[in-house]
Amino acid sequence: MSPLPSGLLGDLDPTSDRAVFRQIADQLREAIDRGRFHEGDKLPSEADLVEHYGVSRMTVRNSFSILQGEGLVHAEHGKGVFVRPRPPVRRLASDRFARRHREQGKSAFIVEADAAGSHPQVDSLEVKEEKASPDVSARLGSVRRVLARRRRYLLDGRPVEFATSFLPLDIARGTQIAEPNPGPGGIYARLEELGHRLDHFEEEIRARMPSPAEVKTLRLASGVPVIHLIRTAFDTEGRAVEVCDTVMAADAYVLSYQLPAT
Amino acid sequence: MSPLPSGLLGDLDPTSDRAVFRQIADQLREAIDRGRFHEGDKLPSEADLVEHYGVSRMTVRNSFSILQGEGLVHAEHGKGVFVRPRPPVRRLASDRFARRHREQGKSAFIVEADAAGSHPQVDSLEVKEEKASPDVSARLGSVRRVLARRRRYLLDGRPVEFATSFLPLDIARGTQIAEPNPGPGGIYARLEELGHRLDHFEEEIRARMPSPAEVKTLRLASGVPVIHLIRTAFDTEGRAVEVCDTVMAADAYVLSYQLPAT
DNA sequence: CTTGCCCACTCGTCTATACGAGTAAGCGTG
DNA sequence: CACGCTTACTCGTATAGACGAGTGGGCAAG
Repeated sequence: MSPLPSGLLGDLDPTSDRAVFRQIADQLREAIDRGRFHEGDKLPSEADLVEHYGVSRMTVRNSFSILQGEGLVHAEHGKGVFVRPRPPVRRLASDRFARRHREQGKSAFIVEADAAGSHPQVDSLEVKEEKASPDVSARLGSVRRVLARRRRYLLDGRPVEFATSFLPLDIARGTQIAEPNPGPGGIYARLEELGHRLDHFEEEIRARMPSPAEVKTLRLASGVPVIHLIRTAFDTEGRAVEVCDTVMAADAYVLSYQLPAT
Repeated sequence: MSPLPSGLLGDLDPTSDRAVFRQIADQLREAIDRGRFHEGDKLPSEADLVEHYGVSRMTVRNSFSILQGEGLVHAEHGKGVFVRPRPPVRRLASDRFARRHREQGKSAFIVEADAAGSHPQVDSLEVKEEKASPDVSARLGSVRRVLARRRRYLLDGRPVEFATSFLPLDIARGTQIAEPNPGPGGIYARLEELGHRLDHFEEEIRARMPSPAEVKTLRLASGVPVIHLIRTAFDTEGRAVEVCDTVMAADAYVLSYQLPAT
């Protein structure tokens, strides 16, 4: 156990009102912000800090748990505590559903990720008919049962997004939309072929901490929120033809929109 | 110390791999989800749970800290641990900058909040010239110095949003935009009067955990992320005339956008 | 009745200790 | 050389105890 390089971290202020574990967290946070530790770097171990500050181990662990809650660091059992690297982000532009992007055979996700040089994957595809939740039913205009298409998206092996599309049965049943592979251009291309010419989309965006199930599905580190996006697609007759419920790892996404000044 | 109503919470499973404090957190979370505790309700005290489960106090506190991290509950010193109430949310529609909303004398925030029956406030207004950050400079097209307008928005006394507008000095200096009160219709109305007819806006949206400074400014409970929105306003000549950097309490907002299907 | 104190209950902070379990490197054996 | 064991270091879980500080109700003194 080598001693900490002096000057890396300061001393405690016993006269301060601020709790000891907060002071330690402050010093570590500042050291990270100042670049004394870089992304992926290992922080001093709990034992190092116990010795450096002369406090008990639980106090040091409390400090780490603050930084974890802020999403700044993450602990790896048996290895240490590390500065959390910022993963590459996926930019979602507001023209991502433009008709011109629907020409190729592959899904938008695959095409875009390939272009960005990452390795895309789609898994846990599930297509089934089910009862519409009250929210989905309200958005689709009081339908009772829907076709649900669930899938998870991964970039370079890391899950980044979990999405479910809901479609009214009278539109989707028996069509290629109800097949695991909806064909070139995805379900939006199929909807248009079925006569539902798309007019516009509505997107609702929230951010919140993930549920335990979402932590598992997206393998989220602690201190990483999710972006919850609910998109409704409307055809030219004003009918809602699809609701897509998407939960994204917030550290992997930047959403981008263009608004007219009207 | 009255005993816990039996049946409210279950027992521990000693054979489970799941850590005891996680099992306790699971049971509390489930009880909340099932509506056994409602928004604002007080959960059993630490002492109650220590007795009920026969574990030490730190174990119970660990359970609470999980739920706090999930934004489900919050602790009040001397009172207890409570189910966190969901505050009313503010909906931001994508037409919120339409010219027709710029007619009245009051700011969009005030008008909208009044209509919703809440009490709006704007404070910590600061207007000053300063050096542009690299990011702002890049967005505004390599300007060195900018006019910065900072303000905080509150609803019914609760801070919900902190925003800073940056404008190139050659546009804003010496105009009413540089005054604390920019006049009816806000700075967008002034920009148009100055000949910068607005064409469109670009918005970038991220979600992340707040910095300690943001926790303080927005009085955020633990387990509440922030939505970070960066908007750039472009005039009809394609010039970026304003960058607005906004940090919102994520539990107080739903963003809503309309996209054309193109 | 009012005021002020005390006390019980609550969460916040901190110490000290113990054992478990994942990781990685070194070392010895086959 | 390859394999498996040991060992040291890491974080994870849990216990038991102590004192501090905010809150609110009850009780006693004025």
